[in-house]
Amino acid sequence: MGRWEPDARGRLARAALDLYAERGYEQTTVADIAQRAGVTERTFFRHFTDKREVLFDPSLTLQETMVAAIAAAPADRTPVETVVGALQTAVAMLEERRDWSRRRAAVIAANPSLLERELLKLAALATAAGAALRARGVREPRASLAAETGVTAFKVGFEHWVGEPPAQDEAVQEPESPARTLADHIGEALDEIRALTATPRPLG
Amino acid sequence: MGRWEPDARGRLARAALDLYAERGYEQTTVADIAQRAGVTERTFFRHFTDKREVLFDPSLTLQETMVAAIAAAPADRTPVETVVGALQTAVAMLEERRDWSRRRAAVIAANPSLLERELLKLAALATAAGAALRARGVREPRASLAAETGVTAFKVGFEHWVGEPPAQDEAVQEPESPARTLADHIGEALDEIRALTATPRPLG
DNA sequence: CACGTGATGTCAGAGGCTGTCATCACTACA
DNA sequence: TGTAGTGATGACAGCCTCTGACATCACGTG
Repeated sequence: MGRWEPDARGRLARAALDLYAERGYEQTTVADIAQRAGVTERTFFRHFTDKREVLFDPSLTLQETMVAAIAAAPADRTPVETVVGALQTAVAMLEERRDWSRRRAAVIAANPSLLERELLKLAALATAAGAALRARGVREPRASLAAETGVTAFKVGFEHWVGEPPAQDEAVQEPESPARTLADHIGEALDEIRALTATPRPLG
Repeated sequence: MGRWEPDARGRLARAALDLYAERGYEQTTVADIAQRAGVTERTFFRHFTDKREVLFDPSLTLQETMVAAIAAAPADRTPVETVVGALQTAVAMLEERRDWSRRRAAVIAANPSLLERELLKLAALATAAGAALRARGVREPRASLAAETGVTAFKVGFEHWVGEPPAQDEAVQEPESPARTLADHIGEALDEIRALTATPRPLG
């Protein structure tokens, strides 16, 4: 399994994020990334289908974890709660990579081209969640809409979590105000959505 | 204003949709489209920023109409109702182009690359709706979430409208079952979302 | 009928991405 | 010990998307 330098894929992903952050996505060529990673341009395209995809490596794992969690969820939950709970579980892998998430989010926000890809990943997540709900007997259009709503909560919660100022020194923080986790933010986003749509219609 | 053959932009857009439908998006080169439209490849890129954008020409108009309708909406409406109502107004331009919408939807559904662009347009629509709500005094995160929810209703409603079997011969249809308009579908989608999130939490 | 204004044509080139074949590191097995 | 197999990588060649720069053409204006 080991060849020349191990983990070419990881080196490429790190080099790409670094370069995108340093000089911008469009100003970075795939040849630049490959060179910094010590491989050929051709090798980059063997590991990642795209110049964009290199930023979205963990997304498939996230999706698979979520689907598994939906399948394993207790049966007495609302579809939306099932999806959100599964996402809160799956998101554990991101909690450990907050700095990476933050840098990545900054790069994506600066490039419509990358934003596009992120939206596609979120849509795929919603599609997968919908399918997983249907496999549990939830019917259309309930399954799809619950999936969309759950993913919206994830999206909003993730944005808040990433946007929150980083804990500079955990020891200096007041110990009785624990940092809000990503899972917390997702739960709060769902509450906001609930409050919003629960608003009674004022006139007609 | 008139030059060589008029409406090069329109010819390009029609040629592109035809070719994408005939032989597929990836199998069509920009040179092919330009040739069928009777112009140069370079001219294509003067009218459209890229090979995908040629399918999304009316999206900006739709967005502007929606924003104007939000600004002009009666003050006694819920944010979500404001957005959905504005979209129902803006969507009039699509009602007249159902065949075009259907063909376009089929092409987009067949190409992740195009789906990506569509998602970006929907995200832009939601962003614009959120800004328009904020201009009316709606605060965050209510504005953004209402915008997202409204656009979701639009998306789902549009999909149903496009997926509905086309009225083969209007005269043969039973006159007392009028075809459901796109606006109808959008309204129904909103109702579905309401019903979904209004579901009481079963356990704790 | 000269001139300005836009839209178009022409050309050159960078960069993304793919197919193809050779090469290399490592493993398994004789 | 060496020999064949396997999988990742390198080395080209080439198509296509997209852009910049400059020339050209149609049309309106004076």
